[in-house]
Amino acid sequence: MDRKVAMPDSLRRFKADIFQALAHPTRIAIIELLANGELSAGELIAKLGMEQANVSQHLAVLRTKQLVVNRKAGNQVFYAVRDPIIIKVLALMRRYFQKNLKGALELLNEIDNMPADSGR
Amino acid sequence: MDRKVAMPDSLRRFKADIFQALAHPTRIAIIELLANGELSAGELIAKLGMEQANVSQHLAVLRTKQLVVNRKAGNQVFYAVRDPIIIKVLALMRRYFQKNLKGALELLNEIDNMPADSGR
DNA sequence: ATACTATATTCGAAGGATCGAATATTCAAA
DNA sequence: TTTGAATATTCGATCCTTCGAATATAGTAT
Repeated sequence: MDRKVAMPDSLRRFKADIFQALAHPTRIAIIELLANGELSAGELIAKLGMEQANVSQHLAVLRTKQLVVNRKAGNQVFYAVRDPIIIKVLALMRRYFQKNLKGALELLNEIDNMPADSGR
Repeated sequence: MDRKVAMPDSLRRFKADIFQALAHPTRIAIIELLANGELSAGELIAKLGMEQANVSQHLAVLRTKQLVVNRKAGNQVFYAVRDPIIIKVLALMRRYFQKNLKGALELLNEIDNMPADSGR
């Protein structure tokens, strides 16, 4: 009785770390952009339409957590998703979103516009 | 050229939010404990061996992001995972961990013991 | 009503994440 | 070897998260 949970904490910390790496809209966008093959940092920056430094920082996070690998080619650095399982995870999340679309949208609105009552 | 990424940002924010909810070892432990069916908050607290308030706070996060549902029964509150897809996501993560065990352990060690220079 | 058990919420401190600005590095081309 | 392009890193401000302690709420039993 009171048998503690089985998996060692280090493993859970590992998983949490991966989720943490995915827990930002920009980093999700990066992974999704890389789902069809590698892209250079510059291409990512262009497609995301964000600050160079900021994208580079997010790439650093993904690199550190080893979700992406990079390959230097002359002036440029090409990024790719390291393991397709991560893409499968995102695909599952897409299904989750579709299934729970209704509640999800409500959730988004609550989070987004926090004014008491605007339109509608 | 320079065609921005397709998915609206709100969807990516939604996904990021879910990952954020999973981005903590305790919350992963909770979901894994709930994988086989509902448990009361008290049972979760006992199995986790953590502060009552802390577990309750983590449950609040999971509730807010709608990853779990709860059912009141007299004195107690029973929690359950709302959509089995989330359990599948964790299962995929388990596979990911097994596949990348080697690098994962190194990563854990690096993060854990950050001594300036022991071996080498 | 009072007391007890189960759970949730609030608070404040400490640490972690994110951003743009500025700067550094690296490679290639002139 | 200077210049320029592509990418990375550092810095500091601001915000978000997490924790335990304390407190609140809700249900049950006396």
